Amino acid sequence: MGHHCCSKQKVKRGLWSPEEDEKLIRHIITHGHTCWSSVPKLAGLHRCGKSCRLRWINYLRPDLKRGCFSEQEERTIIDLHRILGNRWAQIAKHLPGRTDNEVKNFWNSCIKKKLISQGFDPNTHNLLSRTTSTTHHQNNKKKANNYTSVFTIYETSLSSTKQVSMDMIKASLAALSTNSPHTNGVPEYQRSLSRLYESLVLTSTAYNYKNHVPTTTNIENSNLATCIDYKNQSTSNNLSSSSSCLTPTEFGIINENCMWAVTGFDPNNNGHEEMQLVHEQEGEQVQLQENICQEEVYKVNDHEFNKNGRIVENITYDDRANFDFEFVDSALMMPCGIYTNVSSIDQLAWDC
DNA sequence: AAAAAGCACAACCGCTTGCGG
DNA sequence: ACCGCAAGCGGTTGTGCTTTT
Repeated sequence: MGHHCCSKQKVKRGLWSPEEDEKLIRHIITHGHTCWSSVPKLAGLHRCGKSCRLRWINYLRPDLKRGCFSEQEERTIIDLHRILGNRWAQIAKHLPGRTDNEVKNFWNSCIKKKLISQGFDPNTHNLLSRTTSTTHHQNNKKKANNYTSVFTIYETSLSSTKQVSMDMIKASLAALSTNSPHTNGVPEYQRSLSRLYESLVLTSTAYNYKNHVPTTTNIENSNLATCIDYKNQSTSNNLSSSSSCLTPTEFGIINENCMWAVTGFDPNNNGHEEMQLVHEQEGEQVQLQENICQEEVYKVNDHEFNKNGRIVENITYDDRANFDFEFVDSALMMPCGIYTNVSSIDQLAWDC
């Protein structure tokens, strides 16, 4: 059975001969390919247009690199696959001279097996045991906290870096929201978040969903707006603006050692108000975020709580909450659990 | 040496998307 | 709004080479 586009024609299938390649190359170089369906006839080939197009794109194009993938390319593919999934064409766009087919084959024949052999789920990029625990948790059971993600954050006041776990960030936000004093009418936790936000500006890139498409944005230059609706408080609108009155060197609220002292947060106290991040009621982004929320079980300094617990009962995310910690977490963390060098991802130009 | 298994990669298939009529 | 066509895309299959038994 031939393609639908050429079902009435008698076309050759299977591997291309050097003669056929030669004919196609000569034709494309001379005439271009404004319409692939007309190429076979004009080039004197007994192939369908679709087959010609594929042969050209995947094999004959002069700008193809071919040969083995470099270590850097492999790294890039893993990085991108972690973010994009099986969108081979999108991934290939970031690898000059490589085709989607080539990337796909390389993934299926090499990388996939390598990840599996190292104990990682090639689909989720998580440790296989972590996947299991997540699935487990999705069945309303407690998530094992054997693995966490770690951000390296530059603390400007000390001119040094520090490691901050994803769980710490979440826990701190939750803690701050429950006990947040106000300064000049602005909840302190928002200020803290702003400081965290500014710290991340100094070190890397944030990932910004726009129209449900991940967009790489340097926070510094973005109009990143995060809206956290502190229950019974007026809705905050823009972290950028709220942070503008802050000294950018005040970061330090996310500090594992002093967190409880700073926030006064007691995870066993059930008298706190809930943090609620408002969100738009439609779109897959919301669905994604909700899925993420379903996973959350925080464990900090041996204190454990989750969104269904007494402390934090309802965490969702504003669709304007473009600073998506989960996405940053997802984007930055390599299968080995160590954060990748963000610079490679900085280069990405997402196609929206 | 020969058959079987494994592997890489080229090519195909079918679905989706975009666009013009 | 609908239809048909071309192109794009991702999953799957086919083919030929290499390695193993």
